[in-house]
Amino acid sequence: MMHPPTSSAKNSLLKLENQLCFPFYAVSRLLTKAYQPMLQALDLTYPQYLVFLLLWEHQQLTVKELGEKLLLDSGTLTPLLKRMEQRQWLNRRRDPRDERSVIIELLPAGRSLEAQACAIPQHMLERVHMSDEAIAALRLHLTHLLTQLT
Amino acid sequence: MMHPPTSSAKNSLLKLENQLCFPFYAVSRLLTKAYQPMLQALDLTYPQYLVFLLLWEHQQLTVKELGEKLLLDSGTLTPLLKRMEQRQWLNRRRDPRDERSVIIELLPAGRSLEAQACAIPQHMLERVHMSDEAIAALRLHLTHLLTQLT
DNA sequence: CGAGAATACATTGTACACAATTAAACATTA
DNA sequence: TAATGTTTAATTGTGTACAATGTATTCTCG
Repeated sequence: MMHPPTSSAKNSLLKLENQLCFPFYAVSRLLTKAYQPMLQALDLTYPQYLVFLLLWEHQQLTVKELGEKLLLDSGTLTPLLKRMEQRQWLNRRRDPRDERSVIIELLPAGRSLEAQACAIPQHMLERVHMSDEAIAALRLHLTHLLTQLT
Repeated sequence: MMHPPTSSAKNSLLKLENQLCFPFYAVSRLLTKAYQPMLQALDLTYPQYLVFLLLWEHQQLTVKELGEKLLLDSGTLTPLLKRMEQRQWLNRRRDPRDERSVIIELLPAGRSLEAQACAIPQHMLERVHMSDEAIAALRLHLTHLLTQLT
């Protein structure tokens, strides 16, 4: 007859090393730090880089669309986008067809960063020393978790 | 003859969906959010919960040791620990044998949270709907990445 | 021993994250 | 169409993260 783990310090489930969440938390921050030298050369933060990835591909998106893709809300995005607007990287304006929406449009200064950023993903892939198969497997796990958690 | 990817928008490596980093960033934040309801019942933030995991196991640690285990520096830990001290969850004092170090000691109010927290890991494991094998495989990948990135 | 290096923590300033609230525009439906 | 509800951003307040700097303590080695 099995018993549920006790609440004592012997409960190994309560040890940091046995948490599933902590490695994600740690790896996520370490990955961001690994980007740092490359992003600093462009004077970019990591979340700003993510916004650029979307704008380089789509040129124009609403705050809502950015939020859906990045899983961020306006509380995070509004000030972040304002800072990027100050740098002339993008443009913020209300959608005339629906004044509730704000359209974010890539400006030439933002577009010009793309050429300098295009080497970053390759650098990062080399940095982690993983086979294509391992990366593919990892991607599957992550996608599964994303769907489970959203 | 292969060419390196161009810097144009067609460079699929520059798309958000093909980044390895973004899923970690997203999963990490989603996991934290999944903890939220349970941690809120204890009036805890996620990093504070991580500190507790270590203190429940070790009772007493220096700021340096906490930082090494959580990969956080004093810039993050000092204010976080001060907030936890205000709640009487722990105690901060200089080590008499080395006045540079600060010893963090779990107090009874902090210890008493352990019993309420012990169900959290199990809840989270059920939440992600993954087999033990999948979790073990994922853990391996994460551990590999952690060592690569530290 | 004593000067300089190294260590451990605190502080400062910037930038996320995110819950909660507000406000304006739009949609719905009775 | 007018009241009600929904959607979209902005705002407010709190709490991390982290680079850069400051400061007191300890170590090291000539």
